Order: sequence, then structure tokens, then C-alpha cells
Amino acid sequence: MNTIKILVVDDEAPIRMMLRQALVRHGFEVEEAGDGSEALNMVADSMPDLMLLDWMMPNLSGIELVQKLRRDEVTKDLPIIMLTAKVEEGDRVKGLDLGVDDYVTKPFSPRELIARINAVLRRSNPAEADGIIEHGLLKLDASSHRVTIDSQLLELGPTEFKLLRFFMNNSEKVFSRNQLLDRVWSRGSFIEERTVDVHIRRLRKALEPFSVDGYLQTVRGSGYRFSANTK
Amino acid sequence: MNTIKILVVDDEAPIRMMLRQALVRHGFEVEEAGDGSEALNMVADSMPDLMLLDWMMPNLSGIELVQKLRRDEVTKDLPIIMLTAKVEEGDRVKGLDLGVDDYVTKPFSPRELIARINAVLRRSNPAEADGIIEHGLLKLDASSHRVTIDSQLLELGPTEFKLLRFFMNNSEKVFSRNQLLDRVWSRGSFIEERTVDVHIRRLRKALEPFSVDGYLQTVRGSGYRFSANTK
DNA sequence: GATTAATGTTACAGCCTTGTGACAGGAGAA
DNA sequence: TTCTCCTGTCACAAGGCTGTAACATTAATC
Repeated sequence: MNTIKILVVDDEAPIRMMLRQALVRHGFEVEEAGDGSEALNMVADSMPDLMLLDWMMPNLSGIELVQKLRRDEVTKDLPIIMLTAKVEEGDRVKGLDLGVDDYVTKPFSPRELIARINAVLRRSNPAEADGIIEHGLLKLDASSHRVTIDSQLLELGPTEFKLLRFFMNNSEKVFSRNQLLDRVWSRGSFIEERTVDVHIRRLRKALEPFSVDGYLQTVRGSGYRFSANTK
Repeated sequence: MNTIKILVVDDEAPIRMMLRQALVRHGFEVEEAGDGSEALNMVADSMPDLMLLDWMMPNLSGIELVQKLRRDEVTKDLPIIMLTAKVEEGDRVKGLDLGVDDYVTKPFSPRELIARINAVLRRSNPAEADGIIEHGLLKLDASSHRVTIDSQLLELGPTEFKLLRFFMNNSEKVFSRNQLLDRVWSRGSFIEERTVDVHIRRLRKALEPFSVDGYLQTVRGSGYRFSANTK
């Protein structure tokens, strides 16, 4: 599981601390900013996956910060959850117009906050619903999460499944180990390049009893390639 | 694709305006009603695809409106999403009993609203309407709320029933715990993902004495799948 | 053919996911 | 009220998967 980075923006250090604690406990990576302009820098620097923003802040207010982010092409889709002390009609409407993704009103429980965060993250995901991909005897059905070869069901682990899906969606192209780590393992993890080799090996072993081999090809010095052409 | 018509029922014009704006921007067709009786007329006239209903309204209240609609054969399946000012346990339960499809608590973001609307529409589509579904030895009669396996009556709790019905209506597809929470539990509250596991377990336990197992399959790392294929 | 680098294979300890039973609280019935 | 059924959560157990290291094998260059 890749770690998700959350930027906490609040002018009060104790509250940041509390939030950090709750978030870290649930496996998120946390960064902090004490005011709006600091937040802008951090967003530019490390592009978090989600921003938790206190509504009331000195200097650059929450409103302005959100406006700025929304205007920028790069950050206009950054999921933002606002923390509000209480529901004020005026603020609410403003926030809605700006495109904030969700509100959490204080006081809130850590669990609720986590649930909201997960909901927003899930929603902002483009939903990776593919269809059925076929290459020769190999058939991969993403919706049922099944792979068959010559009508025989294959047993694959999660990573092997993702790897095979990626290759079948990008056949005939060579990918370096690093590219594969980026695109199959999803960023954020620090994994040895050689790990890819091992998973390739596992995939090959799963296919071996059925096919005459040749789907997963090694391109020495460059990486691997999936090819439907037998041989 | 057909444009989808949404009826917005709220007594406050500014809020209707705001909602209209958000909905139109996402490609929906919008109609408005300022109170319950007006809403009844519009439903009769133009049969919208979904109704967005403010819980607090003068005259005909939200409760009464829903009751009336649910009693009428023509409108008893009209998807309804309620807008509530805050989560009141009592109201929520009442609403669930009446057959409201989902809740959105203010304040909410346009994105969240749109997401909920799409979720409800998606859910109401595959006609999980009453009917008899059969998969192998399993037979589920939605109208009489009965499940039999090999002609033996099964005792299921409300949640297990809904879960099984959902799976039987969407067999062979893998659903993540979160998807299941969205589509089987009316997601007004925040529920732990692992809760799904427990209900799966309860369902399996209920089926166990009869079948040779294999209906409810675990897809490690992804979720669960219902499959009629033994194994 | 020898040397060196790259890739194939295997084994394994730890982590993560899932299975499972227990339990407290809530809602409804008696 | 008290009782019963149901539900969501937790804690622990079990087992599968994963990333790495270590060793074997193959390819490339000279």
C-alpha cells in the first residue's frame, strides 16, 4: 500500500500536532503548514494528495488560499477538506462556490475525520474500471478480477495481477524496472529494482504450465516487454 | 446519453439556485419546487429521474411527501436523496424506514452531492426491483423477502439479506469494501471497512450448512465477489 | 575462453490482509 | 421495564504475499 500524503494547514501548533497524531496512526504521511503562504509553498514543493485546511487563519485566509489553488492548473483538483469551528451560512456558501470537497465541523472525532478523508480520496479517484483485455489465449477481466488462459483460470496474487494488467494494457512496449515500479506499484514506495525481476519470475511461473512461454520478454539492459506474438 | 432530470425541492430560493447551478454544470436537467404540494404536481407532470428533497419544509413536510410518493405505485421507486441540516438520529431512521435512498448532510460540497446522485442513480438502475433471482441452488425472492437454498428456508438478518441481494444482482464482479458500504449500507454514517468482513462472515455462516461453499469469494487485496460457479 | 554485468531462481522472515469469535450498545417487542 | 435480536467494532489467530538477499545462470565484450 502506498502512503498518502496529507498537508495540514492550521495556525495553531497544538491542533496541528493532534491532527498529525491521528493521521499518522492511520498510516498517512503528514506535512504541516502554519499559514496560507507556507501552505502554498509546500503544495508546490511536494504535491500532497489531500489538504486539511483550517477555515480561520491569519494572513492569507482559507478562502484566499483555496481561490489561489483552484486557479492554478496543477492544483485545481487537489482534494481539500475544510475544518470549520461552526457552520456559518455565509462561509459555507463561499466555500461551496470555491469547490472545497468536504467540511468537517469541530469538534469531530478522529474516526470521522479519517472516514471523510477516505471518502474524498476515493471519490477523487478516476475509478479504474476497465473492461476485458485479450491477447492470444490470455484473457483478463478487470471487473471480475479474473485471468484465464485457454479458458483455464489462473491464480495470481494482487501484485502479479496488477503487473499483468499493466502489461496487457501496454503491450509491445519496453518498460524499465523503474518505470514499472512507478506505474504498477504506485509511487511513494522505496523498492529495490530487482524486486521487479522476482515478480516477473512469479508471473512467468504462473503462465508457464499453460503457454509456450514468450509473453513476458526480457530486453537485456532495458527492462521487460509483453508481447502477444508467440515467440 | 439521455439527460437526466432532477427535481429540487426546497423552500429557500437561494439554495435552489445554488443547487441548480451545481447540477446544470454537471449536465443534469433541473426542475424546482418550493414546497411539498408543488413537488407532488411536478412529479406527476414530468416524472423526474431523481428528487433532491430538503428535510425541513413548511406545509407538507419532507416526511409526508415521501410517504405519499412511496404509496403511489407510479412513484414508489423514484430515487430520493434528502438534504438534512444535521444528522439527527431519529430523522435518519425515519427516513430509512420510508425508503429514502440516501442522505446528504449540510454543509456539503457540490462534488459530494454529484457523487451521491450518481451513486443512487447507478444503484437504482440495475432494477434491483422486486423479483426472483436464482443462482444455482440459491433463490432469493425480493418481494417476499425470502431466501431459499435447495428449497430450504434461510434465516438472514436485514443487512445480510441486502448484502446477498446486492451480490446476486451483481454476480461475478468484484467489489471493494468501500463500494459495498456505499451500495449496500445507505451511507449516512461512517462505518469501518472491516465491518464488511464480519457481515460476509455471517452470510457465509448462514450458507455453510447447505452449500459446498464457494459462492462468496475473497479476492485478496481487492474485495469480494459472488459467483455461482462452484469455485 | 575469461571476465564482468545482467538476469533467473530460490528461500525466507516479516508484514499485511483476512477469518473468526466475543462483546457492548441500540432498537424493537413483549 | 426487561428481553431479544441485530449491528458495528475490536482483538487475536492464521495464512498469504511481498521485498530482499544470496546464489546460479546466461549474455556481452574482449
